Amino acid sequence: MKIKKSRRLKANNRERNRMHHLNSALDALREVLPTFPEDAKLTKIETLRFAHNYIWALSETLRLADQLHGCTEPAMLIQDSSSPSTSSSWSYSSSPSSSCGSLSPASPATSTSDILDYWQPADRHLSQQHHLLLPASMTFL
DNA sequence: TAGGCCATCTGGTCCT
DNA sequence: AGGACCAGATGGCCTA
Repeated sequence: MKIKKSRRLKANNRERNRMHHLNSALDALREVLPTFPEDAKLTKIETLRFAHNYIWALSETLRLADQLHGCTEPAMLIQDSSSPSTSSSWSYSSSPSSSCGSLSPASPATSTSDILDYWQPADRHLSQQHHLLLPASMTFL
């Protein structure tokens, strides 16, 4: 019985450490995600969903950069968090006078319906728009 | 006060 | 056998 208990306590310790490592990784992920306000702390689920979306936005920007070849306007992908995260909630923004404004990004959504759900606007911290602003140097690689 | 988020404990399962 | 991983249960804290 005593052995069983000490084994359980050891297991508890390992589990605690494992979760701490998981949380550290989540914190590291939070640090590289742009939030507004900057000190707003995303919950775990928000962090994962936003990271998923953010990665999509970055890769989408690279794709647009390829299409735009030669365009010199800065590019900005904007997510309107006041609406569900479907393709219509994302827009590609650039100067009105530019020919770069006519393209629309593909949706981050795939065939699975749960992926349509990455970003829930009910969020406490990020009530307005999230601007994923990419520097021109990066946009036109 | 209800609901959301979180940390921790726990037992089960899988892997080495 | 022991460790890693996972999911359910529980209780504390915070906010609307």
